[in-house]
Amino acid sequence: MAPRKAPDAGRRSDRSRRAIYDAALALVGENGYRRTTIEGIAARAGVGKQTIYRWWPSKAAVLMEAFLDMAARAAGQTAPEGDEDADSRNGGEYGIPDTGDLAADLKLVLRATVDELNDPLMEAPTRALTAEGIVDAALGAEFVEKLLDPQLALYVTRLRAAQEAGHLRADADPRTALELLIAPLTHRWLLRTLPLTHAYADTIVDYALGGLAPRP
Amino acid sequence: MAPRKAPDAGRRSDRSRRAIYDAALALVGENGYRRTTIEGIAARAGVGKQTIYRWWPSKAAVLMEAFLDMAARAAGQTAPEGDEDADSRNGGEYGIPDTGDLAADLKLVLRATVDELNDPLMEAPTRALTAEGIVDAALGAEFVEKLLDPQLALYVTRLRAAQEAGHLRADADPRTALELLIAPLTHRWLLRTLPLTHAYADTIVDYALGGLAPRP
Amino acid sequence: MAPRKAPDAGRRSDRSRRAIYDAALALVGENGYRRTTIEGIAARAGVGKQTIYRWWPSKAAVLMEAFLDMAARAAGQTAPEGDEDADSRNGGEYGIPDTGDLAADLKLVLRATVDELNDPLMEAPTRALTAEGIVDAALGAEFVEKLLDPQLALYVTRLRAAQEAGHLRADADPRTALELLIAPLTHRWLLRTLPLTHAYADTIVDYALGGLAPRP
Amino acid sequence: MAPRKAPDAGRRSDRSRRAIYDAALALVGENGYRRTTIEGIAARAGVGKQTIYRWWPSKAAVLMEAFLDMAARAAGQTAPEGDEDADSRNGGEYGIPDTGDLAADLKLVLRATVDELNDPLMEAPTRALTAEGIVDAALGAEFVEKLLDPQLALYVTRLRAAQEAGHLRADADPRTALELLIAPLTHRWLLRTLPLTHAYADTIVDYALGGLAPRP
DNA sequence: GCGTAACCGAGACGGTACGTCCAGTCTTTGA
DNA sequence: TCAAAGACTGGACGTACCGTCTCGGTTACGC
Repeated sequence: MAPRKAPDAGRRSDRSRRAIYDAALALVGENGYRRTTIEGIAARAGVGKQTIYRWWPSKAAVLMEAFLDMAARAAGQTAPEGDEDADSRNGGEYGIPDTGDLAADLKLVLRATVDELNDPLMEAPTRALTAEGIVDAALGAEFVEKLLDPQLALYVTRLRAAQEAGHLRADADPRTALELLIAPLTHRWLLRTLPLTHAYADTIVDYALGGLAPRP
Repeated sequence: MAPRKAPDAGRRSDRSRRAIYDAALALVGENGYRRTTIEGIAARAGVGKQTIYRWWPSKAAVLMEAFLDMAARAAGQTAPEGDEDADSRNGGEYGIPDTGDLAADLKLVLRATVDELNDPLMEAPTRALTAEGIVDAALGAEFVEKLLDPQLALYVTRLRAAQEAGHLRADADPRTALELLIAPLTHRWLLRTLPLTHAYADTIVDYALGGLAPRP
Repeated sequence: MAPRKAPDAGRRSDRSRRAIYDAALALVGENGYRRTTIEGIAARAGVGKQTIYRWWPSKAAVLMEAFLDMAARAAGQTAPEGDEDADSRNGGEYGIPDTGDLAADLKLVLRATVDELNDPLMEAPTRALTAEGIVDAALGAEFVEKLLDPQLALYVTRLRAAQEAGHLRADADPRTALELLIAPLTHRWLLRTLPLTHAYADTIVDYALGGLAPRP
Repeated sequence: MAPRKAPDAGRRSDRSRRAIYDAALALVGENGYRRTTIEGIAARAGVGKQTIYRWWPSKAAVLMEAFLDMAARAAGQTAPEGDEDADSRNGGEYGIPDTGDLAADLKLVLRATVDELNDPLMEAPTRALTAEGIVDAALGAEFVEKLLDPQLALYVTRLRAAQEAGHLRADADPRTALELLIAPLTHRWLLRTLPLTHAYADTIVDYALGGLAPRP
């Protein structure tokens, strides 16, 4: 193996990294992912192309990190101070509320997800990243591990709590249950089959929980 | 506008069209969609580049048609003769069986879907097409209209029959119900979160129908 | 061997070739050879880079052809009509006059050579080409074959005539004699040791012919 | 102007300088001048790039010094001890012998020059340096001043001695005479028109001296 | 003998040009 | 009279070096 000696991360320029994130997100938002080029990102960031190639293996990887950074920052802004580490670890979510009413709590969260997916600012980069991950297994794995799984874990936690409280069948698999809730929203959003609304989110919760309620 | 005279479809060479389909599918299968080029398809098909540009607006459009053609052929092979038109209109499916046992019928069909998604031969082009449609709205619309919707319509038909037979809540929306069944499979397959198995398909049917059964 | 199929010269665009010659000569004249880039030539010529790479193996080769073309055109302009082929074959020279006075004839021609070498318009590309040929043997061979040898052949012809006329020692080798005349001029010009003047040319002729005159 | 303080030559690392010379000569010999890079020299010499940029203005300047150093060392090896300064000042030559037979003495020296030019070890760097000097006037001047002129001066000395001894026409200009001897060899070597042999050197001496002999 | 100022190896940085690949258009040519 | 073949402009790719800068570390001079 010729392991093409890794660059010294200690000397990395933070200024450049930030500028690259900003440029990447801006360009993808403006022109779409396909028309965004590494040369374009470098130019917009005022950075040499090599500085991108030194630290990222692909355009998709740049966007992924930029995206994660954006999420972490967004979280950091609203988070209580001194708790930044926790935020960045779980993708910027703070957990699903537990008011005792599982359906209401899920509707709240899923409606927020609907709004997020419909936010035109997030749409372009999120679609780009997802599509890239569908085709590129390695990138997809990273996407799932760093972005998706942390969010899904919150549902598992909430659903387990519901099971313990007797609001959910004890023999239901939380992971599968979660997919029953999330997948339909993702499906509509990704494939643009039908509009993605709050009402749809509510219906999904109702239908899904119907089959998961404890036996009478 | 200079209305650049449309090509005369009557004179189109069938031989070339077929060769282009074959080359496109073969190359996407071998090298992936990203590394497949129009020049490469033309060369492999023994066709001038212009012959591709004359009839299709993009690489994705070529692949889409090649894909539809493949589906139509696959259907034509097993279909009763003299019924090819009907097949190609519904994506090659012949409808969901109705044995009176809704859960069993759905499991049968969804298990077949799982097998199809796990078929390595279909995987590359299907993923490519889906990913492209996620990013390119026009292509996505075509994908949904020509490939997805015809298949989903079969579920709607079956579910409506179930409602009439009293096996499904009368106030349930079949379209939403269908998404509850299909979306989780699609989710696992597209995002590669967890393995996609027959057992998973069965569980989804059980959980989903649980909430859609008629009230006792 | 993978002989990277040669392009079809019959379809070559004359317009592009000419534009490339012009751009190459202009840029070398303006910025020098080192600062002239293939990208720059392509941009100035309004031509894709690939059109250069398709037809020439290197920047030096482009310049060489541009140079030969310039010489051929310059010759064609002053030459009697209907004789263009002959001109381009001997580098644009029409032969060394033969007035019967060898020394006078040589001085005439060498003074003209001095003027040509001192012409600032020719200087940059000629130096560039020569320097490149010194380092790149293949290019040097082409330079010698296409530009230098045809000119030197004229001297050989004139010197042989002088031998036949008894104005030059019969046992003198014309090729060596020619080098005795030409090399000192080239030496001064290439290495810029001392100024290159008409007087110097005259002196060289006198000194050189002194040793080559027929024995009394 | 910001007079960017000159580096302190007193602290200069001799070890690095030597390593850079060695690396430069080795790389030019192995890969040719064009493919030799400053980064490559630095890497091979185990030296930071800045150490090169601190002390030399260009790749050509490095090679020039390396070349001069090599000449000085080569001279130092065979020179009588305690006389190193004199050697390095005249390019490593010890003067042209004066046996009283001018032609013989010149043939001896020119044959040695032929051998040196044909020495494959010297060839690459010498050609590179010469070619560079042809295009870059400043470097060319340095080349002439430091390498060429000291050697040519030896010829002038010997030729003047010949004049005083009555072996050469009194009105002949030694500088021009020298060029008549040297230039043809240089010409063949630089332009690779014809092979450069001892016989050729002899012929040149004969032809040139023929015209410079004292009038009978 | 002790800062401190310079050199040093190392290598990241903003850039420029390289030579290649392919997109999409236009032109020629042979069947 | 097509369509194959393929040359064309254009532009991004990923690489190689350029010349500058900054980082620790290591001399070696001057106080």
